[in-house]
Amino acid sequence: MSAHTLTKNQSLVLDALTHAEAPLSAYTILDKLRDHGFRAPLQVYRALEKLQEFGLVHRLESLNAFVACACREDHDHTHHHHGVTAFAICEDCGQVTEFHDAGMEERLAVLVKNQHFKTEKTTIEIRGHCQNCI
Amino acid sequence: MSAHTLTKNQSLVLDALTHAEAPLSAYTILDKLRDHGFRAPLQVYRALEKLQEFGLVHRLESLNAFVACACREDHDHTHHHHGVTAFAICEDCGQVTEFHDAGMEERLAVLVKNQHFKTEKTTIEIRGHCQNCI
DNA sequence: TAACTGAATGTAATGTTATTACATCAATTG
DNA sequence: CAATTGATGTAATAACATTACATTCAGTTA
Repeated sequence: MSAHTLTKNQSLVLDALTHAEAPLSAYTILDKLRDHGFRAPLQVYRALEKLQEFGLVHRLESLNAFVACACREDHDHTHHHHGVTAFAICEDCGQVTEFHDAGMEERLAVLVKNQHFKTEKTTIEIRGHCQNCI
Repeated sequence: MSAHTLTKNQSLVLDALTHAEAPLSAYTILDKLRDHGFRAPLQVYRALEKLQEFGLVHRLESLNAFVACACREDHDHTHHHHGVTAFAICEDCGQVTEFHDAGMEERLAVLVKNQHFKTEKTTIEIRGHCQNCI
């Protein structure tokens, strides 16, 4: 667990995501940050890349969008290395719930081991309707 | 389990995917089918949409690419309604292994139920290295 | 301090993936 | 036949992401 000093651009992007109520696309982030001097997509993508490395941001593959990692109420920029992260994505309100489950993780680990597969990254995304939108 | 009569375009797209060794992007499919009269992306996307409905094709969200469903050695165009499908994707050779596991499925079902979430579609994709490429 | 180094940044151009809009055609059915 | 429905064709555009190259900045070292 090492703390990171974020650059200006990284901080701006992380803030945008942290204050958002739903996942943001890279281009949406870009628009939000134009007033802060952002001009080009690459500024966003570069920041996002680092933030993902640090474990502070997740990419939602099924949405082409990004969210701030949920598990850091402390708001320091600690690099926490959690295992598999799963997401429940509400298709109505856009809300995303992040969750972790050791049992599921273990189950997946066994399955890939049986195939002699070496996991680098696992994506689990559940699309549907959240409690409020049912 | 109802059999589908595929249209010409749907058959062409499915064939392209079935004979491919790795996932294909929509535009790669388009290129492969130009000789068969395909001219525009929409011809591919429309066919893919139907084939996904029929359960004959899967979209890999983390690749923006498509694969033929593995579980139909019979090669009829039967609509099989399986539960959750997971994919192991080799980042070296591109090979994709499709698998199903009731235990994992059950585990996920419990987790979302605890959140009072109603699942529409579940994406599980494991990126890594396959047996041959380790 | 000056020169070097590596990381971060700025900018433009381009590549890749997906959708919208609109016209046409063919089969079915009331 | 008229109306409906589903599939198709085509063009244009939108949305997402990367490459290439020049520049700046902070920290280190000669």
